[in-house]
Amino acid sequence: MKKMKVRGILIDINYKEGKIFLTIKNESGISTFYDDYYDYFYVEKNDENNAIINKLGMENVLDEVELEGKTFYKIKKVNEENEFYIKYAHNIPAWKKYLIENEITPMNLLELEVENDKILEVKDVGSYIPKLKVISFDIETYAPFIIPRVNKDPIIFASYASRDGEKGVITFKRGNRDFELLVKDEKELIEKLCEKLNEYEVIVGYNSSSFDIPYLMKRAEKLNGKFWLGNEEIEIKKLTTGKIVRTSGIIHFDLFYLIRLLANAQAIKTQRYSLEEIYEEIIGEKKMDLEEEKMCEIYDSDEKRGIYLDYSLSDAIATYKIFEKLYPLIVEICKISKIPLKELNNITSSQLVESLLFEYSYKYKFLIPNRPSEEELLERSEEKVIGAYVKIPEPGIYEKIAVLDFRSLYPSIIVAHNIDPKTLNCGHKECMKNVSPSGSYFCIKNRGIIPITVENLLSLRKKLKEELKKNDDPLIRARVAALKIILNSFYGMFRYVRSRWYSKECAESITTWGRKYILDIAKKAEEKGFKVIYMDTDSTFLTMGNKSKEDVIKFVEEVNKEIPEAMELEIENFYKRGVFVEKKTKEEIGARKKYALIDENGKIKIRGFELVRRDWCKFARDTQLEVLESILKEGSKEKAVEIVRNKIKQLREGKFKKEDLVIYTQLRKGKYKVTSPEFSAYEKARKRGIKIPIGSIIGYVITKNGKSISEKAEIAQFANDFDIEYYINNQVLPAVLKILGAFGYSEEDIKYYGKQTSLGEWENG
DNA sequence: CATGTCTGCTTACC
DNA sequence: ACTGGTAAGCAGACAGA
Repeated sequence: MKKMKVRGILIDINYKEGKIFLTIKNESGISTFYDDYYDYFYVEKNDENNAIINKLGMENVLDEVELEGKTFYKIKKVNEENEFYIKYAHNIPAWKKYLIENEITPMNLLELEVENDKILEVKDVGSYIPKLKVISFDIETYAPFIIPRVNKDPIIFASYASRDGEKGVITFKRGNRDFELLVKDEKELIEKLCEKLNEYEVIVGYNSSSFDIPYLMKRAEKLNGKFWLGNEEIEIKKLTTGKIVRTSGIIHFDLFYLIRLLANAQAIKTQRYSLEEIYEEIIGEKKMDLEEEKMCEIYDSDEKRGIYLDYSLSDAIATYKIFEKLYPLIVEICKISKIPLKELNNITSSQLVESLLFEYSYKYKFLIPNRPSEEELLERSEEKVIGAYVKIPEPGIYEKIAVLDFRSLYPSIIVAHNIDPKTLNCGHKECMKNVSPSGSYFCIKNRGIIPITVENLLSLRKKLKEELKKNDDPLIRARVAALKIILNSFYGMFRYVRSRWYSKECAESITTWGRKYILDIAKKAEEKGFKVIYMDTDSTFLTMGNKSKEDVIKFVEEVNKEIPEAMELEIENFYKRGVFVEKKTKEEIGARKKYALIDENGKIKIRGFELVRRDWCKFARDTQLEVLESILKEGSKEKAVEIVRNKIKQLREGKFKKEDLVIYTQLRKGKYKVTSPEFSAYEKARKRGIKIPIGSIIGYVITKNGKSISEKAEIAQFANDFDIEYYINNQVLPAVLKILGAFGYSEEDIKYYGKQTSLGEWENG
């Protein structure tokens, strides 16, 4: 038995019956060491609990701790059954406690002192970007009905790609590509893929938890073959939002979930989460695409099969490239919130925040509140909190606009006013002046754990942002991005009904203070002679008239002197022109959350318009974009009208691609009170024997077949004709009418245009 | 049986 | 396992005539 030191990156951590397992990676590969560690919970030291402990035996008491002025016993968790009425920290994963108590961080470099496999000492020696052996993979199926049927449609290709240049497509039908790996049949294909994947430390897929891995497993089972990853059974957990695949001995990472988190946090914006769109958004180039309907046909053709192989490989490569680009961000998320890589497979922003608050609570000796009971959940779900202020804009076109923004408004309010369930209405007389417009006041003597945490993160982010100005380092950029995502989720902790830190009063105080601060800006700006045209939550749009940029800068500086230290008003940008439109439903009332701006460099920013929505067809969205661009850039209404005229002509002449007419809508439920086009299209597909999972995004088009729009709706793949009138009157025209209207163009005229068009009269004139 | 209004539903903004 | 409030707007359902 010799003691030795081991250094390596902590890539995984697990707990099982009194033991913690740390998975470490270094030059000699991956190894796992264990530490004796008992999961525990806290109970308050009082007579009732003393009696229970006496019965249980003192050996179950691991420690005594002081938290928030009370004494707690730390009780060894042997099983879930015990008599304690109130327990704390009992449903926090043991591995998380271990990480926090030993001050070690996933993805950091650790120094272990071990004896055999047993850990004697563990030390975190700092930040490190681990280079892991990563391979991406993807499968293709032969699915004549587009949506694969697992008991019928075979897997025809399995592709993979890795950093070391390893790439290939496993197939049992030749495609004459040098990267193809020929096997005998599907069963061998699956096994070959396993061999390949298991050579690596991390396997990355895109939607692989919900599709590729379950499909591979079921096909393997059907063919009496084997699909294996790592060293234990693959565990599939079904959630409402998709499936989670858990492996051990090898890390499976599904990029899809991270993408969803980033999309929720507004870090990426795409219409759909398809690999193609995500690749374009993140990598900035187009990815090879194949028409779904022709895939079987291409596969069946000996000459064309190679193209399908190219496509299959391009999927694996795209997945790999996205992973590599996001890798610094992934690592930072793991580090900041102390979550091992595999846990990101099922992550939400509230979990990131919770994880951070666990750590800070431990550090600052705060008791971690428990999760709510079912009753509390019910009570909480009844409570409503009034949110942010949104100003109704005057429709029209504006010149010289300045947009001001509060930097991290809600987090900075939390810090400025020390908002926390534990500081709420503290009883101190001198704290009563720190009162919110909703009537709650917050302690000014003792800091709450949430303000402490938020303040730390805010100042860290500020520091990193300054560093970033000097040195544009991707790692720092990733940290800034990760911190932004986390900071924006803190406010949600107060009103998320399942939150441990739920507080209606805190949430209410934040939003009422937020409204007060933003309305104060409006008042001050008007006093200074600016005109406030629009506001939403933390942003203010001013028209400058004959005022200069310096005047705006001066105004912002003055404001910043008056508001609390932690808060800051910033200039988001100056715009030379902007468009606000009427609501479609009510004449002359401006629509909120809908605007288009062009800055001094010609860069366009568009929010809320149909063109950013996936439930409008691309044809109408493109038309709207062109119209907005021409108005913002050239200010020419004649040209804008000409664009619409031409687009309608194109529709009539059949000059469009089918995919430009597809409308995407998510089917969120299996049962509806009303028939919608997407549900009707889904039903028709189901009658054809196509299974579309609930939660899918349905792509449908409107055909000539039927009376109502729902009757005419058909899943894109099965549609052969298109109701052009629908696309003119319900898509293209509604998307541009209000914009041209804002430009002073008479709406009747344009509508008349539309009608004339529908009679087919003005192609000639 | 047209017409206006309400309802159910999805998506976007912050 | 889901930050949630503010808002727009479509298509279908319904109502009073």
